[in-house]
Amino acid sequence: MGRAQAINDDELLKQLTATFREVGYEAASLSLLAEAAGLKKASLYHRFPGGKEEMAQAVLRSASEWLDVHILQVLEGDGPPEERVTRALDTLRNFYAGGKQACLLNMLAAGHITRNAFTPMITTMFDQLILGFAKVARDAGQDEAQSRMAARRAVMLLQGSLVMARGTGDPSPFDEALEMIHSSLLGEGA
Amino acid sequence: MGRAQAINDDELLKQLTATFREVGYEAASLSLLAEAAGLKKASLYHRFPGGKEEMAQAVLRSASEWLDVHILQVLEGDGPPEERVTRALDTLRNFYAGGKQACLLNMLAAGHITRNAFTPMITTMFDQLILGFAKVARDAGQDEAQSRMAARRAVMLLQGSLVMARGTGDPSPFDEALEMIHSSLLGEGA
DNA sequence: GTCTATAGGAAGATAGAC
DNA sequence: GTCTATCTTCCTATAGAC
Repeated sequence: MGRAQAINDDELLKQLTATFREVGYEAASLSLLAEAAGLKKASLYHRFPGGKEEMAQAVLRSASEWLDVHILQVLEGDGPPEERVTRALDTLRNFYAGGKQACLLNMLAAGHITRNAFTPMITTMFDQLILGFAKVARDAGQDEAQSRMAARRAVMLLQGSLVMARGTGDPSPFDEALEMIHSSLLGEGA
Repeated sequence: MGRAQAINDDELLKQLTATFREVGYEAASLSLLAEAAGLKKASLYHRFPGGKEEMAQAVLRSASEWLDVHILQVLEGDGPPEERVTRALDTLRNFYAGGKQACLLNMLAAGHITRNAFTPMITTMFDQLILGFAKVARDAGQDEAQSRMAARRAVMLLQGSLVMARGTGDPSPFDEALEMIHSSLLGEGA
């Protein structure tokens, strides 16, 4: 083997993720990505021969794993539903920095390459999150139809509040959304 | 004066808007915009000396006028609240092609130039839409706090459902969102 | 007002030394 | 595995003819 890695895979993915989330797929130039990673462009190509698209795919895959471990397993666990919801939403609040950071799924769904390349994984992640929310809503006593609806509404509120937060520069819609999601999933007045 | 306009201002703005909505600000290259307009790049610069950013600003301004005429004036009109909501949501359904077309505000809020350039107008448009929704919710009998909350939730659902629709390629979340917004604004079970 | 032509630079991507 | 150097393509933007 040659020289040692200047940055390990986990840390590298973390920096690439941050860049994609900040500026979106198109604006994330290789120069920008390389700078974030502390590497030169050619080194990035060594790690990801497929270029930017492969980087985005890897970032998406790691985000999917994060979702599974930190959100889905919590939502579908076996504690009291209220506790599971609270824990998952707290994790999301932290992950999105209280509304100050955008969602990767939205930022990768813009552009021209997108329409075909990222749709399958994005779809899967949305579907899984909906299933997780629906599970905890059912466990909280809501019927099948109500749970399904509350879960889909929760994802809409999450994404919509992040769009508002980013568009206006005011993160407060995100906190409001988390409250609405909490009530909606637990069947309190919605 | 020289040669006649090959495309009038309204039609030109319409085509530029469509391109920005389809691919977002960064991916909307001058070549793509020129092709959509049926003009050469140099001709676009003649109409918009400030280049792409000025085009986006003009597109945003025209969208703001459209919002005022077709949505705000309907929401704040003086017919029965239920009728106003139905009319406004039908117009939105048509405008977003049932969830198949993205929202300009979201597509322009990505990228690197954005953060400073478009935020003021985007913020204004979100605020106005919220005020319009809140007005009709109040007229439907909800109190001030409920109306304000329902209005903000409506915008979140609108944006979030469009993000889901675009990310997954399935427009159905948008129709669900319109139904939720209808109920929420009129104070039916939410 | 639109066009052709082109400048000047940044983009994605590769070759090959170390 | 990382680097410097380079290639090609596409980008934004301008000059100037008609």
